[in-house]
Amino acid sequence: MIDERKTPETESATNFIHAIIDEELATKSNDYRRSVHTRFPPEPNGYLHIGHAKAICIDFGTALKYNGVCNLRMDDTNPTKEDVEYVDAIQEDIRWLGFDWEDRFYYASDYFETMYNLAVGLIKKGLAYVCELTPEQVRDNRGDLTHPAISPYRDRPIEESLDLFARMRAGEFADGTMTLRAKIDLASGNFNMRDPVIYRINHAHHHRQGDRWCIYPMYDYAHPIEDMLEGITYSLCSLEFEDHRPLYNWVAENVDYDAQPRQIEFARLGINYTVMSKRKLRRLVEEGFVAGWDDPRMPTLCGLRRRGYTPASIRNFCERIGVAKVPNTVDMGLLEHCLREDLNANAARAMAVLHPVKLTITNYPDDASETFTVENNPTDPESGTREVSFSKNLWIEQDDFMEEPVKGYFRMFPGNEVRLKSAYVVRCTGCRKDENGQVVEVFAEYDPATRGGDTPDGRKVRGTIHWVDEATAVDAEVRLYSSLFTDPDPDAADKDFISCLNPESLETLHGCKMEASLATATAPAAFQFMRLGYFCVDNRDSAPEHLVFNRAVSLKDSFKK
RNA sequence: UGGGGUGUAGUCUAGUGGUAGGACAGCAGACUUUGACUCUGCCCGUGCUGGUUCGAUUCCAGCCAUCCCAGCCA
Repeated sequence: MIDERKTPETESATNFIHAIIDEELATKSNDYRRSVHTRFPPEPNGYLHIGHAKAICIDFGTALKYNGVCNLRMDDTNPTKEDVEYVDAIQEDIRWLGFDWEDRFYYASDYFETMYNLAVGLIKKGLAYVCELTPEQVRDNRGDLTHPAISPYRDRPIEESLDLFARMRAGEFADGTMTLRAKIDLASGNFNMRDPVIYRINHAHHHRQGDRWCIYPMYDYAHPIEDMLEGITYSLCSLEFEDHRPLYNWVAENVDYDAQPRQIEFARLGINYTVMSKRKLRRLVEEGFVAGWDDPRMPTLCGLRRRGYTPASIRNFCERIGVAKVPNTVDMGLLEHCLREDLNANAARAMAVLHPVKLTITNYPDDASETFTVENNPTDPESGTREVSFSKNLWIEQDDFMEEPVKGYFRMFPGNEVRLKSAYVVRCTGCRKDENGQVVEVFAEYDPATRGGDTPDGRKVRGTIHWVDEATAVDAEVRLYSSLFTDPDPDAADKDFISCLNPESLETLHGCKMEASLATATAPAAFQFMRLGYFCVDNRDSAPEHLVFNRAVSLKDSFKK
C-alpha cells in the first residue's frame, strides 16, 4: 500500500492517540474494545485538501500500526450540499495518497432506515420528541450562557411524537416546520446537549438515495450510529467536535444497538501562506482567482498532485507534523522540505534553461557535435545515465552570466572559467549586446583537455553551470509557482483573505530550452532541472507538441547577491 | 457571563520528579562536476506566581493567555 520509493518514512512515531490505544489494549479485556477499527468519513461536498491528508494518515495510519482496518465512509447526511462528483474525486485522492480501504467503502445514507428505526426507539423510550418550533423560534428559545433553553413540545406524549415522526417521513410536512429532538438537558452549559435536533425535514433530492427520504438525520445523531454499525472502535476527529462528544456518547448509550465506539479529537492542520477552509477554497475557484480545484497553487490534493507533490512526500509531512491537541500552524517550508527530500532521492536530473541566452564556443568547430554521458541522479547510482548532445551553439541561463560580476559571483563573467556540466571547462571572453544594452550572446573558449568536465591538470573550477545544445533543444512552457498569498496568515478571522492574494503567484515562461530527452516526458513524471528546482509535467495541459512543466518547488539557494 | 480544550525555541513535536530530545527554518564552516545534496558546529524554549520536594517542565493551587461552542451544516 505504501509505494516503494526510497523516501524515509518515520515508522511508528507515537502520539497521544496511540498512547490512549496502548492504554486500552493493556487494560480492556473485551474483544471489541481491543480491536482497532477506524474510519475516514468525509462529507462529499468538496475536494480533499492537505488538512484531510493529515486526517487520512491518522485514520489509516493508526489502523495500520495496530493491525486494524480503516473504513472509507461518505458522510452524506445533508443532500443539499453533496454530489457524486466529490464522491469519485475523494476516492481518487485517497488512493493516490497511497491508502486502501479494500472492500470497506460505505455511505452513511445507506443506514437511513436503521437510523430511522433507532430514532423511533428513542421516542418510545421517551428520549426524543417531535418539536414544532421553527428554526427562528428554536434560536430564540435556545437561552444563553446562563439561561436554559425552552421547548413547549418537550412533554408531548410519546404516541403523538411517534405519529408525527412517521408523518414527517411520509412527507406530510413542509421543510422547517418540525424536527425530532433528543430529550436531554435544556439547561446544559453545553449547547449541544440542549435537546439537539436529530432529524430535520428536507424535501431534497439525495445524490444516492434519490427521493426516498424527506427527513435527514443530523451529524450528531448519525455519526455515532454510523460508527457503531461499522464496528468502529476509535472515531478520530478534529478538535471542534470535543463539545459534541457528550452527545456522541449519549446517542451511543441510548440507541438500541450494542457497540462502544470512542471518539478522540486531535488538532486540525494549519499551514501558513494558504487557506484551508472549504468555503474559502471554493471562493478562489468560483471567482476565478485560481484555475480550478486542481490549480497547482491550491492546497487541495489534486492541486498538490498537479503541482508535483508526491504521495510519499505528503505522507512524510503528515508524519513529521505529529498529532496533538494544540492548535497549530505548520510552516509551508516543512511541506516543501518533504518534497525536496523525496525528489532529491528519486527524481531524474535534466538540464533546462528557463531564461535562455546564447552561448557561443568560439573555438569549437562550426559543424561539429558530440555527446556526453550524464548521470541521471548522483544520489542514486542505479538510476543510470543518459546522453546529451553538445555543439558550438548552446543555451545558458541569463543569470549565469554577468558582465560585471557582483561580489562572490563565480559563474560566467569575462575572463572567468566555469565548467559546463559534464562537458567542458570554458573561459568567458565577452558578450554581445543589443541596442538596448541587453546581453544577447555570450562568448567563451573551451579547453579540449577538459572533456567531460574534468581538469587533468588539477586546477579548480569553482562554478559549474547547466546548458542545453541549441541544435537539439526542445521548447517548453514552464510555470513558476510561488505562494498563493503574501500574508502568512490569510486565514485569520479578521482578514479579507482575497486581499492577501499574491499577484505574482504564477509566472509563465515560454520558449524555455529543454534538453532533448525531455521531449517525451509525460505526467506524472518529475525531474530536477539542475540548479533550478523540481518540476513535473503538467497533468492537464502538457502535450508532446507543447510541453508544459510546473515548478513544484525550487532548489534551496544559498547564494545571496 | 456558561460549557469544553490548549499553553515546551521563529514553527511543529517528544520527554522524564533528576543535564529539556528531534525536525523545519535561520546562522557559520567542510565537501561538492548542481551556490543543490551530504556532513559538522551554532542559535533559540518549558505562559506567570506561589506551594509540596534535596530537586518541579512534570505534582498541587491561583492567575494569565488563547482556541472552540448558542446551524433544522459536517
